[in-house]
Amino acid sequence: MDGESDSLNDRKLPSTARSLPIALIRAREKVMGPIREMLSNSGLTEQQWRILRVLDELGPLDSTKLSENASLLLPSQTRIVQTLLEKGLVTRQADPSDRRRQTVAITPAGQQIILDNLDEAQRLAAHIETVLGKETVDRLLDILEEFDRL
Amino acid sequence: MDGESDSLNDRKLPSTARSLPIALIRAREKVMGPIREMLSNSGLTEQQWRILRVLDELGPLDSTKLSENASLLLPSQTRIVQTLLEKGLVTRQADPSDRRRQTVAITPAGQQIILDNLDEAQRLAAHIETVLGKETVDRLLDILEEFDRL
DNA sequence: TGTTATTATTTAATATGTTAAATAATATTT
DNA sequence: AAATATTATTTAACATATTAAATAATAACA
Repeated sequence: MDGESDSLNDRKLPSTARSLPIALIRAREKVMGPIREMLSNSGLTEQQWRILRVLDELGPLDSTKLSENASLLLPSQTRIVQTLLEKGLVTRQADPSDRRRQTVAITPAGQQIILDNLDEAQRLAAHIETVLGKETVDRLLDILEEFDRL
Repeated sequence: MDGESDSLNDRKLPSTARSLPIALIRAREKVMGPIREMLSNSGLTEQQWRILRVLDELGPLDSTKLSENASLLLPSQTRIVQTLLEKGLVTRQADPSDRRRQTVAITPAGQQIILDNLDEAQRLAAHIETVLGKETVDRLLDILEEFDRL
């Protein structure tokens, strides 16, 4: 009857199909699916893999810098590092000059796991560039970097 | 001595700084931070908000379609819908024509919460477009949609 | 130097993510 | 129609995410 019957919907948010948070999550799922499958063969989770990769690339790091580079929150990282310690893939020791700091390093066994998955990981990255095009992927990474300005 | 001393690193993956999964996670964090802050005032998590938004936009849905649109896995969604039920923000009932299916719908109280956060959510979305530029955000959403082809 | 403030990390509590197994209803097959 | 297979959802178990509080070491300061 009156024009107010669905007034709750008059002012709308962007449709969920064009929602940035949801779109980012969906894309991430698409990328992670095959990576998780690969890692399950090594008994690793995605986050464990991320920690190993960062330590292999940057060398030993204290917990804070590790968490920044692996995009993990410290409470999560604490547990994940603990399981990596039990698996013998990383070491952890207090920094002698500031014993609050914990220095985490990858072990040779950890490096070996990276080696074991290197080919497949490269293949997966290449597949994405094949389907989407290298320019598109580069442009995407450039745009995502700009989010630091928010 | 020999050229093989660091041969473990000869074949490299893309640097973690240009890693698609990590870049997607970081961008998502940047977007979600202020949204989480907004939602905490309503006592909602990001996922609860997503379910309410999808139901408000698309109307009552069975669990599978809801999970597709909210990008949630069914086991997570089951729990989240349960808490939304307890809060009185959604209803759930078996589909009469196929009692395996559960139809979930938003309640007026749920719609009210969307209304309560509408202005702020729009403001946050606008802020992102101001900083990054509307064209950039649109291009990003276009690229992210292409991940469905993977 | 003893007290207080700050910093780095961990612990705790609750919510969600992920995979596999269980459940329950419908569809298929013989 | 009874047995079997398939489908939709939930339950279970473990891992991670998030926020707040606790811990422990260092820094700052009266």
